[in-house]
Amino acid sequence: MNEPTFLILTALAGESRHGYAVIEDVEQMTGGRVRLRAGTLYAALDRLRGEGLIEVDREEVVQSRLRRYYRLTGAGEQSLQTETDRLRAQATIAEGRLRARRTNFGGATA
Amino acid sequence: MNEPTFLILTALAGESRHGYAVIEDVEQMTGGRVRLRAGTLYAALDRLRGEGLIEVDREEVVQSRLRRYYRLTGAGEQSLQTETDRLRAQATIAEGRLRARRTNFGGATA
DNA sequence: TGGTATATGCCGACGGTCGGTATATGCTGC
DNA sequence: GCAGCATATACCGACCGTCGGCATATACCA
Repeated sequence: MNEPTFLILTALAGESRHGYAVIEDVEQMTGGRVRLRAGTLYAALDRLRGEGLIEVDREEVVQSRLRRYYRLTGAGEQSLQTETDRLRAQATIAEGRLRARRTNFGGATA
Repeated sequence: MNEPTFLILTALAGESRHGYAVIEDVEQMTGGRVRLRAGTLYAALDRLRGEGLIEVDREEVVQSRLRRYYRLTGAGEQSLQTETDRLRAQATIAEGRLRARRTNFGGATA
């Protein structure tokens, strides 16, 4: 799973959100680092819907503008959990190796 | 940074490795989940070398076969550390939201 | 002799993201 | 009044990284 996809799923894990709200939540979540492109978002939303990881929660019209809210499905929740575990496991391995490196070579500026 | 790239960098963080050894290390590291394709690996190795994140450590000939060993550069090490921190941060956010979900809806089978 | 493992490398195909554009409305500043 | 920006959805071509297959070559085992 790619980063944008993971972030979209995470955004929807918090609560039902419409597309634009996902963009904003991801931006905030990543400290401004990731601002999803509209093309990326809506393509991913369609794909995720096709995969059954998310579904349409409801539609609202606010100030004459449509808002389509999406929510995580059970499969989506499980998928996000699996992915999260993987991320953590990989981070732990990488961190361990980086730490070992510094122990062996860090102090000596070899 | 995509997953294969991250895993390659992690493999080289442990010690200098030649291409095929990277494939094996990544496979072991991910519990057999990820077996890098040769195409993916060597393309990534070239790209990473171009970006200055890795460099050729040495070349050996073992049983008439060339082995080109790669190692992480300082920039590569830093890049891996940054990426690792990001992974961990994202995992933490996702985990928090998943936990909150279960607290709110998990017990009720709503 | 054929199959697998080691080892590097090229190539076309594909999927997901990027960047731009279209459409439409409301708000703010000049 | 109108330009510019934020909101909001959606399509499109371009691009990049990965996939999957193939080529090359040697060693080992059945």
